[in-house]
Amino acid sequence: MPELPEVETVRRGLDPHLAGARLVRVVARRPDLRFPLPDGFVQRLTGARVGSLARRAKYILAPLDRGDTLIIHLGMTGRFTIETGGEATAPGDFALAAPADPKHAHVVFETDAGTTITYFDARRFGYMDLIDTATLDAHPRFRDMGPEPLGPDFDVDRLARAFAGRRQGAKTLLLDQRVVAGLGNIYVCEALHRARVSPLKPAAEIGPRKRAALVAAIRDVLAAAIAAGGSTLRDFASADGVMGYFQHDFAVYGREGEACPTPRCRGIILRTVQAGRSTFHCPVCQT
DNA sequence: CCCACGACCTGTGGGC
DNA sequence: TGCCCACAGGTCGTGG
Repeated sequence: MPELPEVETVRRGLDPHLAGARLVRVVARRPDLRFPLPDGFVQRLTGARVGSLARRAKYILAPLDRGDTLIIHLGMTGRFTIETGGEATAPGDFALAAPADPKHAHVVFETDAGTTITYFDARRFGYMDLIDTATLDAHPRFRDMGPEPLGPDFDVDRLARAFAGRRQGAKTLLLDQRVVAGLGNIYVCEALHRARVSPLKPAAEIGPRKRAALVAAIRDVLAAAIAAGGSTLRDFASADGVMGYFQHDFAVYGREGEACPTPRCRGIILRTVQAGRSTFHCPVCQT
């Protein structure tokens, strides 16, 4: 689920419960997620006060008052629940689309406000680490990372340099976090469609107008998704209170065989596979 | 350096 | 209904 907009939504949901709070109890119910939890994970967190949560690409950053920052990557299936004594809620409303299975509750944080925040991750592609805050940007995980797509450093010049001389298809290159940090499979398909750029087109062959359109489309698609609650799957409670979800409306993602939504375009959305992942695009208006 | 592919892990949905 | 296979939103390491 989580690409940049979903991670941002989760960050916003967690921040009111963690920023300024002290962690009074931390439980790691297993020694590893995708990677082993760092040495002394529980001890280094217990008793620490958390600062304002930030985000870099698809990572949530929780700075501690001890010089470390807790970094959290949600992988494919990472999610949180928040219990404040009453009902359990979930930041990023996609997170409770299906009930969280207690057997995948891997890390639990309790704050001095009496709030319990639990990390669930069925596939365990997510991970957490503790990194020295002062040298965070130089850490191997972040050192080579490209600009934030919604920040000032991501612009047409930057994209032109990243695309220069590259034979790789536009889509797989945009998924490279060194080019731009935070795009994932869904929103890259959506941005390419909005910019009318073929995902298969070798990056070096994309002209300046299309590059400019791509920069704008990437920003628009991500900003719109954040505004919509970051949701690919969104909870709602129907009149009888039963939780359910609906699929967010994408222009091309998941729409193989459907009519292209571009006005006056007669194309049919095609599914292909690039670098082992599904690509959806319109072969008529995306060139 | 560039690029593609398999691996990691579990759940789910579609087809038969 | 039940079973099996294909596929899933993300990286990471390897090897051509």
